[in-house]
Amino acid sequence: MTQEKPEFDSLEEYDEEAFDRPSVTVDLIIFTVKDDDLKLLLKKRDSWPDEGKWALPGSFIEMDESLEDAAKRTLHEKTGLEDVYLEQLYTFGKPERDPRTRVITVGYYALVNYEEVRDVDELENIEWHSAYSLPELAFDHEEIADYSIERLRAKMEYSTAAYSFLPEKFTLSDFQDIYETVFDREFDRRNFRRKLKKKDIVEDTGEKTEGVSHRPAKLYRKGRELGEIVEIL
Amino acid sequence: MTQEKPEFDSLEEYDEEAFDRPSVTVDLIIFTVKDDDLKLLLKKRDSWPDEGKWALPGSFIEMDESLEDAAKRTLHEKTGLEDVYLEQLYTFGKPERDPRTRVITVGYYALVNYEEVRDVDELENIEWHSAYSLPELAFDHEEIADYSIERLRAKMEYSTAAYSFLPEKFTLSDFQDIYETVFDREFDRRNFRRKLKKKDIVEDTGEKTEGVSHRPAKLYRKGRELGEIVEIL
DNA sequence: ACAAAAGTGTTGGTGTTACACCCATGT
DNA sequence: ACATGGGTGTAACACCAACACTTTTGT
Repeated sequence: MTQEKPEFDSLEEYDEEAFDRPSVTVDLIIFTVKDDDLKLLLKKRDSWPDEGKWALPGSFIEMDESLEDAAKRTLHEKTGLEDVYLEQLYTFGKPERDPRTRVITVGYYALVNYEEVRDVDELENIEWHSAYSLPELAFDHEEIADYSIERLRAKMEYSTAAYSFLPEKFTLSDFQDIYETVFDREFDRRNFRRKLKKKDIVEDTGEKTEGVSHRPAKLYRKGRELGEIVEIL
Repeated sequence: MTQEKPEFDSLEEYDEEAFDRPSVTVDLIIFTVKDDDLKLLLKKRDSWPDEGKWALPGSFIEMDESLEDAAKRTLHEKTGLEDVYLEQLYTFGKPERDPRTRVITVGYYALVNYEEVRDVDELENIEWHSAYSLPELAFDHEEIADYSIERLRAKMEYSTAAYSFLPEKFTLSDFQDIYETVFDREFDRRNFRRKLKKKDIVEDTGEKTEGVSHRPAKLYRKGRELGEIVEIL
C-alpha cells in the first residue's frame, strides 16, 4: 500500500524485484434455453472455500494462451462444444473476492443449443440451473451471473445472437419462445413476426414441421450471420 | 501447453507448484473534447520496447487494490482528477502483446473536462493527441484506442456520459458540439435541441452567456445524473 | 367435433427527419 | 450595417403498439 508504485515503463525492474502477481482465471457463464427456461451450467465445489456451493466453471489462464482461448478450452471441457457464440463479459478483480489468494477473473458468456451439448451427466457435479432460481453461488459468482443476464438481454435486443439457442431449422414460435424466456415476458405474435421477416432475420426453408397435433408451422433458417447487429426488440 | 491444466477447484495445489502467473495492468484511455477535437492522453515511452512510441497511461495492479481503484489511482496520477466518469472497457490478453513478459491489461476509459485537468505540461512526455490522427502507438494500444472510441460512441448514444466533457453551465450548442466532435458528423440543430429538452437532459439556469459578439445563448445545467440511461441519438 | 398452435392486417399514435427564417449582440 | 451564432415550427413519413379471427392438423 505504501510501497513504491511501479510505473508501467519500469516493468523490467518490477520483474527483478519480484512483486506479487495475481492469479488470473476465466469464468464461464454458459447459457442455454430449455423447456422455456433460461439455464446456466454450474459446477458444485468439492473443497474449501465455499465447499458444496455451486460455482461457474472456470480455469487458470496458461502462459501461452489468450483469454479467449482459455475460455474456449474451458467451454470445450465442460460441453464438448467448439465454435459457439462467446463474448467477453467483464473482468472482476476485488482483492477479497477469493479468500485463498488474489484472483482476477475474466468472465465470458457463451450461448449454446441444449441439444448439441454433450450429456452433462457424464461429468461429476455439473448441472444446468435455472437462471431465475439460482442456488447459493460461491465467491462473487452471483454478481457475475446477474450481470451476465443483463448483458445477454442487451445483446439480444440488437443482434442475432439468439440463433445460438436454436437448431438449424426452427419455427417463428421457437424464435419467439427464446425471447420470451430470456426477457421473461410476452411479445405480440404478429408484431414480433413482422419484424423478423422485414429485417431478414429469418429465411423460409419451404419445409414445415411434421407430426404435430395441430397446424404445422413453417420452418425457417437464420437469415443473417450469427451475432450480426440488427435491432430486434 | 501439454502440462497439466489445473482445474479451478485445485487452486491450493496450483499455488504450491508455483505456476507462472501473468502480470496484470490497467491501461487508461482518458478522453477529452477540446477545440472541436476528440483527444486522448498519451505518454511517450522512454525505454525498450517501443521506445519513443506513444502509449496509453497504465500501471500495475497492486495486490490490495481493486481494478477500478487501480484505474482511479492512475487517472489521478496523470490528471489530478478524482470522481470522473470511468468505466471498464475490455481486457486484452494475447500472450504476445508485450514482448517482455505475459501482461494482461484491463482497459478503462475516462471522460474528463479539459479545463479541470491539471496542466499536463507539468508532466514529462505526457500530451493530448487527437483521436482522429493518432501517432504510432506502442504494444496493441492502437487496437485498444480504436475499440474505446467505438464504445464511447455507443455509450453516448444512450446515456448522459457527455456531461463529463462540459463545465457545470453550458449552452445547447456546447452540448451539440460535443456530439458532433465525438461522432464526427453534424446533427440538425432543431431536432437535437428538441430531444435534449423533451427528455430533460438539460435544465434551464435562467442565465445567459456574456461578452460574446453575437446573440447570447441560454445557459443550461445537467437535467439528469451523470451516466444515466437515456436515448440521446 | 374439439383442442392446439399457426397464420394473418389495420388503425391510431408516436417519433424522426428534413427543412428556412428571424433575433440579439458586438464591432 | 454587418457578421456571428442563437433560437424556433411544421409537414411527410416511418415505425410501433394494440387488437381477434380463421386455418390446419391430430385425436
